[in-house]
Amino acid sequence: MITNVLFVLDALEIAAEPNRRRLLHLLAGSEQAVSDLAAHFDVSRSAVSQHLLLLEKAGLVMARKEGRNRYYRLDPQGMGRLRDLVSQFWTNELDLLASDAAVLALRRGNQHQQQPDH
Amino acid sequence: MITNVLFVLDALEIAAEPNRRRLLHLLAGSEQAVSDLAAHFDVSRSAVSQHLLLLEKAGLVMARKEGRNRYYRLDPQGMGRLRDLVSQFWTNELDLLASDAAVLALRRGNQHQQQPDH
DNA sequence: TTAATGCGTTAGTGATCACTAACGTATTAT
DNA sequence: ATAATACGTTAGTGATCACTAACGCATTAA
Repeated sequence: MITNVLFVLDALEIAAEPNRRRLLHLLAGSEQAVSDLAAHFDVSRSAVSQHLLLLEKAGLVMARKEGRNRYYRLDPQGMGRLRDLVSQFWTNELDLLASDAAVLALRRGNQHQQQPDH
Repeated sequence: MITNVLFVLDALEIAAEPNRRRLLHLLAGSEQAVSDLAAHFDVSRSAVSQHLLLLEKAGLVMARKEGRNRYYRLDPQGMGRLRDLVSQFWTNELDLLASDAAVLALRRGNQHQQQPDH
């Protein structure tokens, strides 16, 4: 029997969408039903539900059914994988380069190659 | 005169796509032309070019033209903004939850509510 | 100069996205 | 019981994505 998951989704790519980032944060506090979550957004309940379904497919959240509600919560396993992806991505190398932004903000002279202060 | 950028793209969302993550890493080392970069990928030069154009639109990379080459490099300013987005996203709260994955991996008994060890 | 080659971008595509509208189902009220 | 309400999902959409094929323009070779 073949399940629904054909290709494993990239957790970081899925999590990066702004609304879904916000959903993950909201769920970090406690499990919540779709409507509860939707109350924090401008978009419809339906849109939120679909974002949650995507997050579930990516293994980042799980759901528990109770009455007519579906309570979503974070999946620690998936969040662990996500953390690994994030830390693989944001290396020291990139961090160094990003720090240059502050430097550039100070000395407003621009358009010159990176030039080590000998 | 209206420029090309109508809506500011979300840098994190744009950066999260796997091929583009890889491009940013490759560019962390040194500036490189499109063809140089494309050599590291299975997809075509064209595909890589378009990823770069998107990254440029998101303010994460810049280009310098020389001869018939276009040398891309990271934009420190944009990378700084990206770093802020990443650190805003990956809060301690999420990190704690992700750490539970390790715990769950140890004690293999599953499917029980989070239950504080009294 | 003209032809050939190499570079990056645009044209064109099928697939997927993010969303609202419509729906099915479960609960509550009458 | 039946009607009304509340919840979440599926149907249907325009827009965007990721990609290959075709192209335009430099540069190099003849």
